[in-house]
Amino acid sequence: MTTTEIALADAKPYHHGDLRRALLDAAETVLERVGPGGLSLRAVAREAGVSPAAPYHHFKDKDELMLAVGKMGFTKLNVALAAAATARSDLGDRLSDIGLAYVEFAQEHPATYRVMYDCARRVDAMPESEEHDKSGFAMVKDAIREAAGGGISEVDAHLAAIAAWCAVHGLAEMSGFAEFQTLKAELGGEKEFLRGVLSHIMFAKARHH
Amino acid sequence: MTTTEIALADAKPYHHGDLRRALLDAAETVLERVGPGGLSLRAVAREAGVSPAAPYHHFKDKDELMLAVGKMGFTKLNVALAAAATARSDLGDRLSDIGLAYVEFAQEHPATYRVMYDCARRVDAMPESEEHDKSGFAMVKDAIREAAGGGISEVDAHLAAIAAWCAVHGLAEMSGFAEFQTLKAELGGEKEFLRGVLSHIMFAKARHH
DNA sequence: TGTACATCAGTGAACGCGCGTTCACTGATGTAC
DNA sequence: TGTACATCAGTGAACGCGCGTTCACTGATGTAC
Repeated sequence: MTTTEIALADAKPYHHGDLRRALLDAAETVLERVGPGGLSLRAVAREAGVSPAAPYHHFKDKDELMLAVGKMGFTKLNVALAAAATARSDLGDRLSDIGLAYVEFAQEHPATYRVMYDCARRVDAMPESEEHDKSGFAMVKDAIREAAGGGISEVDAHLAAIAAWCAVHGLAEMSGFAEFQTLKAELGGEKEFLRGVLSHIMFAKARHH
Repeated sequence: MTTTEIALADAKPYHHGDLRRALLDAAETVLERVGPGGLSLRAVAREAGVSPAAPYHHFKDKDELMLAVGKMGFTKLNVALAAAATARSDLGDRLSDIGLAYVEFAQEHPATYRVMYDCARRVDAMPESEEHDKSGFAMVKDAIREAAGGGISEVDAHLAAIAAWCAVHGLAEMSGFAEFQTLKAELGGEKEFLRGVLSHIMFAKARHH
């Protein structure tokens, strides 16, 4: 048995291996359990099975951990969006799929989603966020330009993309509201409801040329 | 000098008079100072110039205070929307004005706005919120139906109103993002930017019949 | 291949803090007679 | 109009708690020779 094998067999080696990653995962778990705002560094360490001082070897302070959680969230979101964007070739379908994937991501990780936007609000502290953000945002903007077939100004394409982004963000945050329950039942389910609202969001114009 | 006059003249009478109201006002002040999530009952009492135990004569616990703050916020928002809705008679203008008033309210009270939606998310705890909500929401829905001139189904009108609501909510939360700074400058100001995005939100279709 | 040692990544005890809430209290108010 | 007293709306001290962060420490790792 090599020391590595011992380390793997042992329930708790002294050194963790990849605590930084483990802490981020733990943070997401705790976050979804206690909600945004309820997250504490100590709870994250506890969840990761580590002493309360351990995280300080990987993050300057709690704030830096939160920022990292937000950044990781945006990365994951972008992966999900990119996957949705390549599934169907029709332009309208593509936009609708992106919107749906966006909302579903937010529904599956509601607390993380809130933290992501709390981070995004303090942009100066999230230098790389633009990079991730843009790939999703630019996707929509390009599609809008494509749909308009050159008949739209740069500013208007930008504004339309922002409007669409805002609408999808709003839907992501409000889709759980109890007021929509009866309408959802009427339409036959959550997904049908989401597609229905998405079809009224501006970029849906692209679908009907 | 009557006792009332003495009470008014005295810097700090033993009884406050309308502490409940004062606590709600104080909560809003503190909220905007420390951000949502940072608000404590003790800070509210401090702001109101009262002992930490005093609020318990008016609210069961911190949660009940927060709920009351959220409810008050929705009431104020609705007053602002109603005012905006009566300023101009043209349908498109009216919808645009409502949207602008909504966003400006959120910009002026960002922390309160977050708390409002945190409350709204737990509808069961906010029985009357619907009442307030609807008046604003119904305003938009009616206008959409009016704009379509009967050529829209009840479900579609509902979905379109939800889409518009989501978009305005999203704009309210994201309008402060640094990414939009250059576009704002390009368009000549904050208000022009907001009107620009609003013009791409679905209900703007109503404007161009 | 073996050993000395610097560096790294953990531990766990301790700190001071502000929090929500409770408690016995007290001063002011208003009502019954 | 005056007085006794129940009720109301405050006080301030105290509680136990979990938090973020620091500290001196120690066990494990990896590198130079």
